[in-house]
Amino acid sequence: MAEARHEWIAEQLRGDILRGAYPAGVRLPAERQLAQRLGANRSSVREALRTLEQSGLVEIRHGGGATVQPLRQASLDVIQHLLVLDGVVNRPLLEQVLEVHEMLIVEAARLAVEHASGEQAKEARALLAVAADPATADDDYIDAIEALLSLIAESSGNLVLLMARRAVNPLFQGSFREARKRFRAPHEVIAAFTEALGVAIETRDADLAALTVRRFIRAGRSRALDALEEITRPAGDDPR
Amino acid sequence: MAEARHEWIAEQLRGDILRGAYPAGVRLPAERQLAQRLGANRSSVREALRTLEQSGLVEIRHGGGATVQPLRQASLDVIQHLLVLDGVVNRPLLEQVLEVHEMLIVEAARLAVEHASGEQAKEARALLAVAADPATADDDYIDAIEALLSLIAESSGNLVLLMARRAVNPLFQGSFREARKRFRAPHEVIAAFTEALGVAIETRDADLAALTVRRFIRAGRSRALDALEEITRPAGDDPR
DNA sequence: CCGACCAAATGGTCGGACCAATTGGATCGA
DNA sequence: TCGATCCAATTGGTCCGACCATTTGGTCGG
Repeated sequence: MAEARHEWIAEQLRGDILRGAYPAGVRLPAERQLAQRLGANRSSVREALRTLEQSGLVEIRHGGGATVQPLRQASLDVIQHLLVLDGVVNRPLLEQVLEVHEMLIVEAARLAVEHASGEQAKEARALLAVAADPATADDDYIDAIEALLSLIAESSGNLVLLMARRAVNPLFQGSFREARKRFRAPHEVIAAFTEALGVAIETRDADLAALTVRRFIRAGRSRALDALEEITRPAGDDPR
Repeated sequence: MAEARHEWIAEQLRGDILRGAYPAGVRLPAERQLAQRLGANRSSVREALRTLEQSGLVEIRHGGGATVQPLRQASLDVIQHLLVLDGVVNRPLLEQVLEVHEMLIVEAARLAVEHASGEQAKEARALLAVAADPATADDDYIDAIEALLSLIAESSGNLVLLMARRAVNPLFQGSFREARKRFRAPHEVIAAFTEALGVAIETRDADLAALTVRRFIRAGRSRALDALEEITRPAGDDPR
């Protein structure tokens, strides 16, 4: 077991909560009881609870217990755990995540073309060139697109937007790497995208940038979702 | 001191980090050392560090120390601490927060008019009526607007959006309540807003809803910022 | 110069003790 | 009967000291 005791405990409890074993409003068992039940020391349990508290899943009151909080007021970082529960992907939730990600990255693009430095514009053009090249390997293509989106968020000059995107972007958080390998759009789509975005950067046309990014992101979404569906199918397809 | 030891410690360390005393990349002092320096037990320090780790401010490695992480990859909940550091409001950051909040609530409005239930539409109309009434007290007006925005986020049917808004909305998190008391827009503006939004809900016109909310939010932003500026002026103005 | 090795530093866990706030039932009075 | 008061059990908060596990950095031998 590479993970620490307190991490494991936090995972167990988080899983129980997200799975519905402890609905919002109920009190978790006492620390001493949890410690005994999980075969760990109370200190470890406490550290785990501190983690859950910080992510907004529970509220701990001195003397009272640890009360499970409604999911809506939890921290965004719990969605990555909620996204893949018991090994199955929560597709509706994933769609919501992608929806939010789209609005953030689209607005980021708008801000980016207005605020981007020459350096950033140059880097963007380089990434666009890589993405547009049909000779680029799939993995490199994905990396280029990902880097481009990160660059856009970065260039927006809005730290909050950057942090929000990070919190909401499931692609960074593993387990979706496989699905992304089938992300690649047809040449025409990519060409149209890179061309238009290049123009938008050149002319600092915020609306064009936003529209272009929105189209591209949206087009890739269904493809990504379908790919994910395929991959997460419970065994049988992939011979290994 | 109403707050627990570990909370106080977390505050101190968080403050030190955000203040730049421990730049990204450097190692925090050892737990034992922090404990001695802060006059606390190591267990309390560890709980505090666990909190900071969960919020992405530090990375803790067994055997290695606790390393400060770059701010960009911290959790969104740190912005509320970054927003008011040493009692002064970070205005550029606040503007970024409001910018992100705007994009979220505007898109939420778009989704809301499409997905809202009859119940939710009815509640929205009731809140609009309260907001539109010139006889409504300032406090009640603010509450109505706030409730309306929450309702919009809720009605979007997107949990991620709801959580993101919560994380990004500084208005919920105290210390801005004062500024909000001077939020109220002129009657004409409010009337135009409530009227248009009512129509948008009635006709389920997503574009109109988005446009209307955007205008209203944006109009209120500068007013709120100015009010905040006044209030946070270091003493002298407000006789008490 | 490089790799193996070792000792110090540092985080992780444990057990137990005691303090502090909350809770819920028992008790008492109106 | 209803309400407030009080008290004991429950439960979280802090502390102490010990030991384990991992990393780090320097030392030694080749």
